[in-house]
Amino acid sequence: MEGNLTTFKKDVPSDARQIRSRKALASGLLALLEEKPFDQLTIREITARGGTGYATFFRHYPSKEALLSDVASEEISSLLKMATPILYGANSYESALALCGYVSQHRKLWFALLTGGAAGIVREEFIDQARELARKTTILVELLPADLGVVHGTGATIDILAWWLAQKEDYPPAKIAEILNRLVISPLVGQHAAPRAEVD
Amino acid sequence: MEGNLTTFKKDVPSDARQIRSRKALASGLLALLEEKPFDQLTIREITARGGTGYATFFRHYPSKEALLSDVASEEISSLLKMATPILYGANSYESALALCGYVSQHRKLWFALLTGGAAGIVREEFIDQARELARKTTILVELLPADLGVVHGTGATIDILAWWLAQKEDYPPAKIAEILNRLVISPLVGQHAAPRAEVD
Amino acid sequence: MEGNLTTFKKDVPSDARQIRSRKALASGLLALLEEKPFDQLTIREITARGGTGYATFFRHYPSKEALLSDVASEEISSLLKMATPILYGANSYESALALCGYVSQHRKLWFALLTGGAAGIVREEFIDQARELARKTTILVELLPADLGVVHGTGATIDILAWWLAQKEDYPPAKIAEILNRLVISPLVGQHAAPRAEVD
Amino acid sequence: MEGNLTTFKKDVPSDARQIRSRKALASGLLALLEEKPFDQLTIREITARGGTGYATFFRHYPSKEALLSDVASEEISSLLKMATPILYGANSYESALALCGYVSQHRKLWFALLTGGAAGIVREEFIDQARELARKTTILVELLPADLGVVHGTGATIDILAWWLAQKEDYPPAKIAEILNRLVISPLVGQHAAPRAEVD
DNA sequence: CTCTAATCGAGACGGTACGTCGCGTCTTACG
DNA sequence: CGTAAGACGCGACGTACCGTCTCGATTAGAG
Repeated sequence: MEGNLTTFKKDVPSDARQIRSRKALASGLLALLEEKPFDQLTIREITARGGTGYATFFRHYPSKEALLSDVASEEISSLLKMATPILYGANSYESALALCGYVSQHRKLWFALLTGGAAGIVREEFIDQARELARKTTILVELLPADLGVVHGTGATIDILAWWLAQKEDYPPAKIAEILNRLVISPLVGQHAAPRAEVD
Repeated sequence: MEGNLTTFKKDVPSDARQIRSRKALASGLLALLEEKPFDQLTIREITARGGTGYATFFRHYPSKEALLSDVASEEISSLLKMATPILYGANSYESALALCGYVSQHRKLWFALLTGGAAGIVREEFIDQARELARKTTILVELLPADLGVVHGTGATIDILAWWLAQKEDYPPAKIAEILNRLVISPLVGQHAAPRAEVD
Repeated sequence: MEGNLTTFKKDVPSDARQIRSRKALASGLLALLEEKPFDQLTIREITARGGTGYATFFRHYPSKEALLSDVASEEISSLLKMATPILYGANSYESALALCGYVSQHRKLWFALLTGGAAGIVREEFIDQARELARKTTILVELLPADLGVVHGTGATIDILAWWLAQKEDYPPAKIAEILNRLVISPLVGQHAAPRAEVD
Repeated sequence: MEGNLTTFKKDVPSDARQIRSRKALASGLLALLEEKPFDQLTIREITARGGTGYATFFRHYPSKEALLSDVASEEISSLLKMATPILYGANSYESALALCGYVSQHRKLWFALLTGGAAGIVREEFIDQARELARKTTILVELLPADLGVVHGTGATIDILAWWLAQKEDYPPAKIAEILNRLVISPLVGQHAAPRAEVD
C-alpha cells in the first residue's frame, strides 16, 4: 500500500515464471469477465481460473483493480492512439471510423471492459492516459478548460461506445462514428459542419 | 437486484417511526458522504451516525445503494425538471444556466453525489429518470437513436457538472452553462449556433 | 431463573381475555412440540400458532421456558401424585404400573415433554416438585442422602420413561413398570425382592 | 458443512497451525466453563478467550456443541474405560471406586461438564460412547432391553456424579461408589447383595 | 347498559449473535 | 530451499430473534 500502484504495471518482469503467472491471471480475469461483471469477481476466482495459487496474485498486483488496469492498459493505449489524430486533422470522421472499427473487432473484450462493474476503473484509466497524451499535444481551445475537454471528450466517447456495445440491435461502426463525430468531436474542435456518413 | 429498487422509494410509510428512521438514515448517509466516498461507507457507520439500530437499516432498504437511490432520487428529479425545457424552447442556455445555478447552490450535496463512489449509482438513477421523462416527451431527432440521446445527454451533463464541482478554481455557473450548451445541448438539438455567454 | 417462575403459574387470572390468551399460547406450544423440539421453537412461532399477538406472550410469561413450565406443571403434578405412594406401601409395583399406564394414555404429550429440547426443563420441574413432596413426607433411609434419593429416583424414572416413549417397538406398560420397579424403586426402598410381572 | 460432524473430531489435523487453533479453542472453552454455564457462552467469547479469530472457529467446528463434544470426548472415553469392567467381574465396587476417584481428581473439569448447560450434550456423548462399547461386549441380561440397560446405567451414573459434584458437603468417593453400586450397578447385573463400604 | 380501563393485535425498534464471505498476511509442508 | 497451498485475523455482511415500546381497536366487567 505504499502508493506503488504504478510500479506494478510498469515493470514487465524478466523471470519466465512471473510472466507466465501474469498471463495466467490476465487470462483468468478475461475469461471471467465474459461471465459476470467485474465487481462480482473475487480474487480467488481469478486465480482459480488462471490456474495459479491464491497468494501468487498479491505477488504481482495489489488488488483486482490493478490487474484490470494492467490488462486494460494496453488496449486503451491502442485505442487512444487511433483517437488522437481526430483532434488534429480535418479527417476527424475517418479517425472516428477507424476507432469504431477497432472496437467492433474486439467487441467481446470491450464489452467486458466498458459495461459491467469494470467500467469505472476503465474509464479512469482511459481519462488518465488521455490526460497524459493531452499534456504533450496541447493545442486546445481557449473556450473551455483543457482538462474539461479531455474529460468530456473521453468520457462521452466511452459512454457512446458502451451504449453501442450494449445494444441488441447491431449498429454499424460507420453510424456510430458519425454520431461520435457529431455529438462529441465537432463540438470540441469547434467546427460546426459535421460530415454526413454515407451509410444506410 | 430484482428491479424493486423503486418499490422502496415509492411507498412512503405512514408509521411515524418509520418516517423517523428513514430520515435518520438519510441524514446519516449525507453526513458521512461529506467525509468519505460512498463505497467506503459501511452500513454500520450509516446507522451509527443516523442514531438508528443496525438491523433497522434492512427494514427499510435492502442495500446501501437503495438508500442512496432514495436520497438522491428527489434531488435528481428536481434537477431534471430544470433540465427538461432545455430541449424544447430556444432558450436552452437559460435552462442550462438555471440548472447550473441550482447545482451551485447545493454544491456540497451534489459534490457528494457526483464525485466519489456514489457517482455510478447516481448516474444510473439519473439516466433512468431521464429515460422515463423522455418516454413521455419524445420529440427526438431521427439522426440518432432516442435512447442514445438520453444516455449521452444525461451522462455528459453529469460528467461536466462533476468535473466542475471537483475543481479548485471556482468557475461561475454561467461559464459552465455556456460550455454545457456548446458541448452537449446544441449538438443534440441540432442547432449549431450557440449563444455566447456574456461572462468573462 | 430467580424463582419467580412460580409467580406466573400460580395466579390464574380472572379476566376472560387473559385466560383465553394463555390457553391459546399453551395450545400453540403443544401443537408445535409435536413438530419439532422445544429449543427450536421461537416465541414468534408459538404466538402465531396460538393465534395471539407477539407481545401478548410477554404479558403472560417471561420466557419460553416459563410457558413450558406452566404447561407441564399440571401434568407433572398428576404424575407425581401417582408415583408417590410407591415409596410407602408394599405395593410399589402397582403404583409403577398405574404411572406407566397414565403415561401411556398421554403418550403424545409425554413424548413431547420428555424427548426433544424440552427434556431439560421438564426434568428440572419434575425434580423440583419431587423435592417439594419429599420435604413433607421424608421417611428416607439413612443409607443415602435424602436429596440424592429424590434426584436419582426421579431422574432415572424419567429417563426410563423417555426411553420407552422413544422406542418404535411398543413395550406394554406392565413391562416398563416391572423394569422401573427392579431398576429404580427396589434399590431405593431397600427391598431386594422385586415382584415379577406376569407379562411376557 | 454436509453434516459431517464426526469428520471434525476424528481427523486430527497435521498442520501445526490447526493444532494450535484447536487447542486455543478448547482452552478458551474450558476456561469459560468455569465461569458460566455452557449455554450462556457465545462463540465470540470462546474465540476471544482462546485468542483466535472468530471465523477460525468455524474452520474447525460447525457449532459450539461440536467443540464441546471434541473436548469432552477424550475425557468421557477415559471414564468409560474405567467403568466398563464394572459389569463383568465380581469387583464392581472396586471399579466404581476407581471411577469415583478419577472423577474426584478431575473435579473441576467434570463439574463443568456435568452441571450447567453442557450436561445435555455431554450426556448424549456419554451414552453414544457407552452404546458403542456395549455393542461389542454385549453380555446383557434377558430381563431388560439391552439399549435400556445402557441408557439407564449411563444416565443414572452421570446423574449421581453430577449431584455429587454439585454438593457443598464433600462426600468421599468411597461413599458415592457404594451408592452407585447399590442404586445402579447391582440392580443392573442382578446381584442383590451389595458389598457394604467400610467408610463412615 | 353504559363507560372506562385493561387487554389485545400488530409490528417497528435497538440490540446481539449468528454463520458466511472475501480480503490481504503469513506460515507450512511439499516437491 | 523456494513456492503453492491454504490457515489465519479481521471485519462487514445480511438474517433471525430477542424483549421493549408505542399505537389504535376491542372488550370486559364495574357502576
